[in-house]
Amino acid sequence: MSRPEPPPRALDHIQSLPSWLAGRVAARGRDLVAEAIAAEGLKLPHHAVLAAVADEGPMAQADLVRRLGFDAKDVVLMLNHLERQGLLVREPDPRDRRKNAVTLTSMGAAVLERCARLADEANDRLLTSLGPDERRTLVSLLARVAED
Amino acid sequence: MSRPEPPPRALDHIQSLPSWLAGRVAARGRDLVAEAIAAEGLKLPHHAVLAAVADEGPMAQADLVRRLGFDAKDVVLMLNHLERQGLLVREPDPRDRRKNAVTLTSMGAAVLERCARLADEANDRLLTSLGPDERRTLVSLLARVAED
DNA sequence: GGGATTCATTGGGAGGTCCAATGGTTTCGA
DNA sequence: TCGAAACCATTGGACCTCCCAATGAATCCC
Repeated sequence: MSRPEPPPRALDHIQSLPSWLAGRVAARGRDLVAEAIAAEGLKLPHHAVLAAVADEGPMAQADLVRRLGFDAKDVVLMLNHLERQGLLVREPDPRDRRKNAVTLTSMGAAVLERCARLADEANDRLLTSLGPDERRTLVSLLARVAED
Repeated sequence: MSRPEPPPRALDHIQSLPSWLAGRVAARGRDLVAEAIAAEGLKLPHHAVLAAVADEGPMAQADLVRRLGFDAKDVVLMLNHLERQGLLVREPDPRDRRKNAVTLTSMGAAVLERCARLADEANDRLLTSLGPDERRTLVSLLARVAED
């Protein structure tokens, strides 16, 4: 007779939930991208800050806070770092002396471009086990779940 | 004439990467499940510990560490918490006095069952915008990416 | 003109993840 | 058989991320 073998199932069940799987994929993707752009001296949120500044020209730090949803304190620290690296500059805004006008330098633009490529390559590595159609499907489904 | 409007594209590009989208979905799923099982006084890793103990009977803490990939220190703290709540017990293993035999209590089994249901419901809320087929597709794709 | 709001900055706290060291115990080979 | 090596649970602490509160300067709006 076979034993009942009731079920080692509770943990398997948790680990097959969408929330758990998404967490695993996100952690792996995070690590891959972080490792890739570390070659340019950036961490993930720094990359996002650089991209936002590149897109929306000279902008105040409060605009960055709103656009990215980051904490104001952390934005200050990241800008300190990025400014020390020469990737952007903070200048007083003559129209509103409370604000700093944050602008990308040409060096910042170059680093951003290289980081974009590195991040793409890291995502390719993340999805190696999926074909092109499957990748598009995954991105589409994730986007719909994420946008709620 | 239309302006050139070169591109506010760098940030959009980052935020449409699979790694970014998975991060958003994972964060939302994490919050939903965490909020759900908080009703039972558990956090996410505590839930996993409870499930592992339920599955693999009386087990040593080192086995939990290996099975879950958690840090030994954190397992100690979680077990302290779970034992204080009466959800499991630590007893000396007579076969190896270095080990603690960790066993679920009936109260722990009951809490685990309720948490499993709560976690399922939270995942349903996470995926409200997807149909049944799409949910299966998403889980399948995530599982393949996660298992590498 | 003056109160409320916004801005950048600073300080600090909560939670999660990880590594190192300790004392007690077992294992296994010389 | 006995001693070195490995394993066990526990403790302490470092680091990072995310979040909130308070400050002083500047602006807005009534």
